[in-house]
Amino acid sequence: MPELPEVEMVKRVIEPQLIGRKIITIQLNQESIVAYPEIPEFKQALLNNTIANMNRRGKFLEIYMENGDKLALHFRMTGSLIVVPKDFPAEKHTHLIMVLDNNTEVHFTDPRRFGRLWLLRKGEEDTCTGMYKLGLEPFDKNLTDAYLQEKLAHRKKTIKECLLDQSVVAGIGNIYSDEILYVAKIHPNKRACDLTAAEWQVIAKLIPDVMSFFVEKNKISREDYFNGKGKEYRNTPYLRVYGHSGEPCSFCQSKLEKMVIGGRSSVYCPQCQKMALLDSFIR
DNA sequence: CCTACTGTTACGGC
DNA sequence: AGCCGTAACAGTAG
Repeated sequence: MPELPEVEMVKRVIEPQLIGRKIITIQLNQESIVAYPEIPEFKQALLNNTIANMNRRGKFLEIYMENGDKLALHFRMTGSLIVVPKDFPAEKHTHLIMVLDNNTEVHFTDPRRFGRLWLLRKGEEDTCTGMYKLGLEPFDKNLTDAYLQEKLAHRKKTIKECLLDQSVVAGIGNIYSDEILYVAKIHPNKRACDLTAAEWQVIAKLIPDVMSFFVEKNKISREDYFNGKGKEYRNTPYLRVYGHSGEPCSFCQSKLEKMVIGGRSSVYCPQCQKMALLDSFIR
């Protein structure tokens, strides 16, 4: 359930189902998903605790308890979170079940088991989740071309890798970095230090534009979310490059190409997202 | 059978 | 120190 729009979708569907609910049973089937603290303390802190509200930060979800404790989650590649009726048959790879006080249960499911949970006690400093090193939210007013240039304009790393850097902007992953660069008409393999001022401006504008577009497209009802087992993506019909390698570009009909950048597959239009001649010569 | 995969971290080498 | 590339995590889908 990976990037910001999907995590935001989960938050919006689940939060109203959790607020004010007391956790009356904890069933941890796979202890390795708990990153912090030790298992007994993790369980004990959650048990009989009441959920106050939820928050999304980057690709993390936070569940705040009324006593100030906080459960943090990251879905990594294949995690999902869903509220189901009590004793509803769990999906395969369901690692945590929290039974609530209204005959419902929260299920955390993750086939690949890359997802992680952390429990921070009230006032405890966060040195473990990775949330503390996140950069700005895509919708933050401070996310300007000046901010991006200050953070990135000196770097030789590709712009694609820079957009994936959670310590600069939080929540962009492999799908949406490709979508952003496609609409910006910037080659994903261009070095950050070779971007022009105009290109930084375009990127600063498109990060919030593209991310809010996909948050909108991902809107889903509680019923549809439940029926899709918390894994349905509403936005996929709107992706213009990700998953479309070999298909015609929607701007110019050229064939979209795929290349590996920073170990991640990247789809782009070789016609619309040209590198400056000098850039391609250097690389 | 083989490859690829929405994410992040740890490691060795420079 | 910082940066880079790779492996690791582990299962499923095509």
